[in-house]
Amino acid sequence: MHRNLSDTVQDYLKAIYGLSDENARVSTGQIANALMVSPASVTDMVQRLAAEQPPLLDYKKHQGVALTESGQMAALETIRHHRLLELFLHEILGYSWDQVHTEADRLEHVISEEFEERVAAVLGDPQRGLHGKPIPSKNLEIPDHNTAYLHELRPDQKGTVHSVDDDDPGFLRYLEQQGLVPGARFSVVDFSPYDDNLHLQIAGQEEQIVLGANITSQVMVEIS
Amino acid sequence: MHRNLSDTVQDYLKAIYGLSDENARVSTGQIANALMVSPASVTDMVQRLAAEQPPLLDYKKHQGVALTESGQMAALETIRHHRLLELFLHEILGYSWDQVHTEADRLEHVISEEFEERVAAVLGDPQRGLHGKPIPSKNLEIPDHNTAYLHELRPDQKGTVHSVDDDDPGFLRYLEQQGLVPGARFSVVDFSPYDDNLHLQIAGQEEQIVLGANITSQVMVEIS
DNA sequence: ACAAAAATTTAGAATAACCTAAAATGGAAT
DNA sequence: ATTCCATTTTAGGTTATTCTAAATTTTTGT
Repeated sequence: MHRNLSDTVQDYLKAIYGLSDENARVSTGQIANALMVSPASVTDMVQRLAAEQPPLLDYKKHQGVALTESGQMAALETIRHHRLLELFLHEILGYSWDQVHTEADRLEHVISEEFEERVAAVLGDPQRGLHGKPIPSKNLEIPDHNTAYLHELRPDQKGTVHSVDDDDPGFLRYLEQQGLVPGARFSVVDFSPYDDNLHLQIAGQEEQIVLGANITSQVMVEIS
Repeated sequence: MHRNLSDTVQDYLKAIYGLSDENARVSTGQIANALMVSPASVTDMVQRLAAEQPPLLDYKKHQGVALTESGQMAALETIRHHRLLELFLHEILGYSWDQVHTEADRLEHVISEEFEERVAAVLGDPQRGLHGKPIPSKNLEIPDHNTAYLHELRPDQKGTVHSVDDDDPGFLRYLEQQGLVPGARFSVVDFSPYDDNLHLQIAGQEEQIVLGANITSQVMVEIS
């Protein structure tokens, strides 16, 4: 079942998982971009991962890759580690929500099952991470969550912030400052075409805020 | 000051530090043994570490190695991580004292300064590890401790257990069962020549215990 | 449909860490 | 003093991961 995958392999699988929105195949270029390595390195690696027994990836030349069942399980295991660790760093060690990602990115590869279980227990077996994303369960199932990107909403729709991407500290500090944190309730007040800005009224806040597409396309919401 | 040393390099430095009892030089064979790698690999590595700028080791062919100032600082940094982590795993996550070593051995290489400082703070800046060994301070100084090996003691001497080696879970469980844990007060009741057994009376325990040299040479005590 | 541009793959090479087998060295024992 | 043995070093090779540069394939724009 779980072979010993190197840190690097785990990073590839995690990146591919994150990139494959809606069961689409992921191109080597996208992966190279996400991992900041050359496209040639990616081609090399994905060929090796597709040749593993059992294969971790499904790969066909010039057509990108998709995770196999095994590959997805491995990715989810790493993601579970990552999200548990982020919560742990915040709750137990007092890290701020923009600091946790970098530390978790290194720790996720080295903690044991024992550590994972003890942390999960200390945190009360959480279903959601610090930034709202679902935490895969011990047997690697992801709780259902029907969400949309904030940028899909239009005036008069209301919703709750579900989750945000965790990897850019500056972006996270900005969101927090704007009050756009998981759980925040809001309604869409206005939409500006051409620049795709959304004007939001966040529950409990005086001022409306205006957000560009770069931001609204990185925030997941539950429509209500 | 602190370059990025690989996990492997950190392990070499830590091993050399542990082996260089009393400022003696350490042979490549001893290192190979401790790290479970071939002697040839060690020669290779120590030559590279001695060639670093500044050098981490002082090495002369066929005469073993000694840590330089830089090398020692790097070793102490890793040891500080290790001992803080062991305590942390026990105190916060409930690991038993024989379980902590293996986990700490992996984590010690990846935690940040931030993590180190937060853990130290949560633990109240401890001076001693779970197994009694001193924890190097933030600026890598080791508190004085004048200790002897238990096997040097003879009948009628009294002492307190100072510290024990942390790397063999079975050994640790045995010591705990015998009541031979850091802080335990005892007096030496008898000494058997030829087999070097020591008979101890541990404060607060009914029965005396008898320990062979394999054990008494791995336990550090303060004589009182 | 076809040339130009973009993306991807192949080829060849580097680095860190390890190995085995062979050669060299140094200390111990006659 | 010389041989022998244990230890150490050198030589040559492997694997994982990365790179650059060149070759190939796909996509796009007319």
